[in-house]
Amino acid sequence: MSSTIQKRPGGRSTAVLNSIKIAVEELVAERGRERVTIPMVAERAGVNPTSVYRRWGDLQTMINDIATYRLDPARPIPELGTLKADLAEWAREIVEHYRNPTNAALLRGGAASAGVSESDCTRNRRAEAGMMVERYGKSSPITADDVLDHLVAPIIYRVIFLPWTLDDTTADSLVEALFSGR
Amino acid sequence: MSSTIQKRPGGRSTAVLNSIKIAVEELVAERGRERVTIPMVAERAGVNPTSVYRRWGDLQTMINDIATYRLDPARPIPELGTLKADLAEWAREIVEHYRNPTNAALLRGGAASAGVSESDCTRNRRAEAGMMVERYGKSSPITADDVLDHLVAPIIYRVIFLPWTLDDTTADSLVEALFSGR
DNA sequence: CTCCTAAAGCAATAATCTTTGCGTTACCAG
DNA sequence: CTGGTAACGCAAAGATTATTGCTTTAGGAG
Repeated sequence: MSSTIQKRPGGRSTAVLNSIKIAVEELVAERGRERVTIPMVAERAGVNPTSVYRRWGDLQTMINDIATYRLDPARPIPELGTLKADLAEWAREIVEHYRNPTNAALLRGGAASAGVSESDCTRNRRAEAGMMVERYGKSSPITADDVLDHLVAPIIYRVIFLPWTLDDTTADSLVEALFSGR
Repeated sequence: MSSTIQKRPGGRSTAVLNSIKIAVEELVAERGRERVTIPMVAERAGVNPTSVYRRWGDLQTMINDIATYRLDPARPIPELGTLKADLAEWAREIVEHYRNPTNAALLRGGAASAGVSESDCTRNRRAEAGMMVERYGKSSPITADDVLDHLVAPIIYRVIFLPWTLDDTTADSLVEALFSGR
């Protein structure tokens, strides 16, 4: 039930929506989710606060809604011929995505409101992992849960708590560990 | 610079501090950190909001300060004779700690404000992991980083995003995977 | 082009949160 | 026991955020 669905996707509404998105991303990256308010977002977006309140109701809802649209759920899953290559490519994309401070800040914000039910974000990752593992059937002993525990989890843990440890070898060495046994 | 340090640790101040702690923990567990306010905490604690403002200044500071005192940093590290046994025991303690919804909620809240510098919480875990690995020297190929990536990270990832997947086999099977190669 | 109305803006109001000055309580050093 | 003062409570004032009714703008069907 995303409020980004508009009955009039024409010029104005979309322009407003976009400037709000940009404002939220900037502010969350600059100050952290906790220190962002709706009037603040509205001012930076050059929009009336009322528009924000009417569309989303509260900050929580708005940020979650906007954060969802960052990592395109419809992007193509790698298909390079082996599970290892696919996972490596996929992991590199995730790392790249979250090395962007804005995306990392949005993830941290999302963590704060997680835990009640599975978020879109987590569900998508789990689905993608499952898809890749399935594709190569039983030719590998690796399960979707292994991918979550030993590839996704270490990346996300670092994004949230130790973002400066992420570099362009992170994804590869985690995949290496996954396939060679640590 | 924790504001829980008092110049008068006698009856009243401590009583106020304790009732505030309890109120914060309850409210964060009930509603999530985002939906807790200072007047709310003060009311539940039976304390004047002014006392909270004067002591901590803002919600952010207060919650972080209080959350720090939950997982005792001075608790003994397991010492069972083998690295595997020590890690298993240690991991079980962490899982147990975070299966408590209050502790999980505080962790999620902490995630929201993480990422700028290493938090006490993360630093302590890293230090403890290092200590155990060191103890058994080079008799094992496992490093402190391996422990963080493949034991701590999966646990914390689940605590934050998939808390219902935590059970009393989680710690053991992660340790098993760590030692047997996946 | 014209009309209908979704969506934005505006402004006044209400609710909530934060700050501040001042009096009161009660630790604790002497 | 007593005095000094840290820490709390109270209440009023100030600031910020949220709500609501009404007006204006502009997308898009016909």
